[in-house]
Amino acid sequence: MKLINREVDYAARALVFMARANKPTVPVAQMQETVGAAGPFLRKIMQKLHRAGVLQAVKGKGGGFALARAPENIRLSDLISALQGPLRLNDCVVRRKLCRDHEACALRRRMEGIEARLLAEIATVTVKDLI
Amino acid sequence: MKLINREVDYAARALVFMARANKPTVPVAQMQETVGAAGPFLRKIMQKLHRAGVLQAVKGKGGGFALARAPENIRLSDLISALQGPLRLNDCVVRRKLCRDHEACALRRRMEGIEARLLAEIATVTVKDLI
DNA sequence: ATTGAATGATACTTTTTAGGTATCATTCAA
DNA sequence: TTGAATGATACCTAAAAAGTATCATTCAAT
Repeated sequence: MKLINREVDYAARALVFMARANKPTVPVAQMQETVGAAGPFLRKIMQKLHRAGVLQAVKGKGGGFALARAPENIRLSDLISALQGPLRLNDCVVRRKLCRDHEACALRRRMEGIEARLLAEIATVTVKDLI
Repeated sequence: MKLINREVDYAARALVFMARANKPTVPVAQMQETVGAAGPFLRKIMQKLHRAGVLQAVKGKGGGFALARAPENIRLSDLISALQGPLRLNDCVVRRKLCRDHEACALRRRMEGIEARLLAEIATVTVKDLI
């Protein structure tokens, strides 16, 4: 698992675009060029963020997406968890129920602390910071 | 790119096994069962670590691999860079020469700082810590 | 009502990467 | 000379990421 995959990258740009647009809603068709993603793909990303509560959505003519909260309250970690699921630095075999020995667990324990601190750092980056 | 993929996981266990074995060299055939990786795959991993200078190798009968340095001087970051190449938290489109806008760069800059601190943390974990 | 612009949901395909195998060459101790 | 070991490398397979396609639903404007 990559920490920041392309979906998150596109999402970050799209949200920055929306924050700047200063309009009640922005349709995907208006952001796709700036974001650099194909329309259908970007739509799928926006839909996931809507389900995760990061965006509001308005259907029908004149509709589009809007930030559900102020830019400073949307964190990079929100995007990552919505689009990539939980962070796992060590895709250790433990989690696959295959690992029986102790070494891997020692590694996992070390990684868990590192992972927690990384997550905390990522939670300090907001959409506002990227504008 | 995962931070710790299976190669690194296997490598960590193999090196711990070697550190414990307390023998001049350990052939792959003797570690594969404990490590839990198939022989040829594990050999390939060991060969990469040898090329990276993490291991010594002795060919021929009675040969095998040995740690090139003391366990406390082999860092998790050594394994990661030998087996996965440079760390990239943000596989940003910038690096693919596709990104032209500023938002992604803001994201990249933020990530670079986080990345550096993560790397520093990973460099504090050594094989000795995992024994 | 009808139309067209928008999202909702979801199935499908393609591309890339990770994971793993196979094979032959080389070295070296017994 | 043999067999146990690594060196190098080509190849294959499986899984995940990235992207496309399609149809349903909603809603403002006419």
